[in-house]
Amino acid sequence: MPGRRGPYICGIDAALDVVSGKWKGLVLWELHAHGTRRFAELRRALPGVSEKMLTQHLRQMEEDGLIHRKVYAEVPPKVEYSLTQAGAALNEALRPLGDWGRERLRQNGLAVEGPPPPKDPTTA
Amino acid sequence: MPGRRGPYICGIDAALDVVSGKWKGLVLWELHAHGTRRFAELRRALPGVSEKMLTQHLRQMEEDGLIHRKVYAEVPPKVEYSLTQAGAALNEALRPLGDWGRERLRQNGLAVEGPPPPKDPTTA
DNA sequence: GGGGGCACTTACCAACTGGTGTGTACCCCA
DNA sequence: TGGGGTACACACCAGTTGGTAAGTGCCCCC
Repeated sequence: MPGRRGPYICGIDAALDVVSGKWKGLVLWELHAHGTRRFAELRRALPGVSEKMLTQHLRQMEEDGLIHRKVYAEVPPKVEYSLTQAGAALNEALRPLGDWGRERLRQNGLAVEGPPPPKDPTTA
Repeated sequence: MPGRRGPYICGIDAALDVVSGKWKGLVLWELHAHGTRRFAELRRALPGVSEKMLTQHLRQMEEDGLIHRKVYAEVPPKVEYSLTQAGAALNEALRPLGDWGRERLRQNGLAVEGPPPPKDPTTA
């Protein structure tokens, strides 16, 4: 997934380049809400994601320094994903955008799909 | 360009859906920085954009209620684009993201392309 | 021994994104 | 008369994104 990877004209498109992708925002959200998640947990949390896309996005986000991937050398494979500092900062930066998006959904009479997440730190 | 247009899982992906597109962030930035721009001004401001893509993005952003399109019934065609209230709010919401992106570029030793914009309200 | 889970990988394919190139209708300037 | 500008529309094409389906190796449970 080479995508653009620059050159960029301003910070906005540098940031957008990094979060663009059908599931990246959701992965960030999930990791932010729960702290640490395993692969299968993320898959279940993202309705409709294929395993291929999830690994692809996860790998790229790792490459971009947004998430940390910890592999346990156990017999049933176990991998834990968590946000790096940069990822957490990105999530903070994404918060106003999320607010805007929710306000927009509200005004258009559209509701978010599925049940609201049980834990939602900082009302992100 | 039907894209997703929902259903969305959280505000983040609703917002990202609206700003995703190679030039949308830049258009928002340009309009934010200058207030009102004509088609050809935008084209010149976005190095490398094709006319097709610009109209396409502009149309969709208008449909999404982000920008306002004012057509003057003059003989050499004249169209002016400006941000709507929603577009301006989106831009505000995008600011922290832009900060994050610039910080990221700085840390990676990458500089933004081209000369910095002459006027830059709110250091966006 | 069958079925399921874990965390992937690979191959193939359809859809969408974005680029190029052309045409339009009218104008101004030289 | 030629060239350039304005604001597009249209057709065609390549590349990227994302989906589907299958396979992998090892485990546990019944």
